[in-house]
Amino acid sequence: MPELPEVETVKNELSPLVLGRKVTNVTLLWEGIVRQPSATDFRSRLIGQKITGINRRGKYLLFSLSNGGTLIAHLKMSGALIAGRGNAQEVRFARAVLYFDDGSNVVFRDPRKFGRMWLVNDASSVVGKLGPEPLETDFTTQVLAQRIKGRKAPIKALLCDQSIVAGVGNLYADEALFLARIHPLTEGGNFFEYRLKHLHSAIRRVLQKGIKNKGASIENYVRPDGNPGTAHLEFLMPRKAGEPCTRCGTPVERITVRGRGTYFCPKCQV
DNA sequence: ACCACAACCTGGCCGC
DNA sequence: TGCGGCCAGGTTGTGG
Repeated sequence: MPELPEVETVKNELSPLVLGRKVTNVTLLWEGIVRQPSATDFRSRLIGQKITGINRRGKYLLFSLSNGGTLIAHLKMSGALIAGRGNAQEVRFARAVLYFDDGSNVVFRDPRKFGRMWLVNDASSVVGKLGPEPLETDFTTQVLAQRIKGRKAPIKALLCDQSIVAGVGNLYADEALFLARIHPLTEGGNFFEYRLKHLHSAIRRVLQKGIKNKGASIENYVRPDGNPGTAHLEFLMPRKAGEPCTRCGTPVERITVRGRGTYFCPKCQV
């Protein structure tokens, strides 16, 4: 399921293919993928626009358009953007296709229909409430401390809260907590400073490692060229109860935090 | 303000 | 082999 490293990889690998390209046609095979505006307006306003920039904010992809607007895409759990040529509509689970002036296209593939797109004049109407970017230099231990201060929810839930820090999801939250040796149910606002420092650096390290490995390919995530990433092969925390902890060998446990499968080592994480 | 949980979806896995 | 039930999780909306 695409989190920050996966979306960053999509951005990086899509950039050279679509930057400067003009949209010549848009096919919506499932109109529900368009969140805003109407499907009809989405098509008519997007066709003819040139892609002038690609950015990522949290787990959102933002395509700047020549008219000043922004095309925003969120892959949610099972989405992928796949670049190609020719019979794009035959791609299994294709929900939308963007055609470009050089004969190429990008398919929004999404088996579970959770993914969404927006076409807006002001991107902040969609991404405005996101917390800081964890890999930017302004995301400091102090910023993290300030944002979780006084919070009673389990730290795992807070890490997955996009308004506290943008881009961390279920998998990388588990990885970061394991690296920082913090139990996922630890009360969020109840940290000693040195533990917060560990957590802060762990968040950045697991995300950077994820990007280096071009994302984790579990569920349906693939890169724009159709190939998987390799980050899941280097996950420190096995995503199966009873598997040995990669650090101490103790069988890892699975609990549910906020309805999400959460894996941790009962010996390493306290 | 904060917290918790259901709903949205459907392919794939598990057990019978 | 086939079938039914259930699991996966990012975000939104609702209710406490």
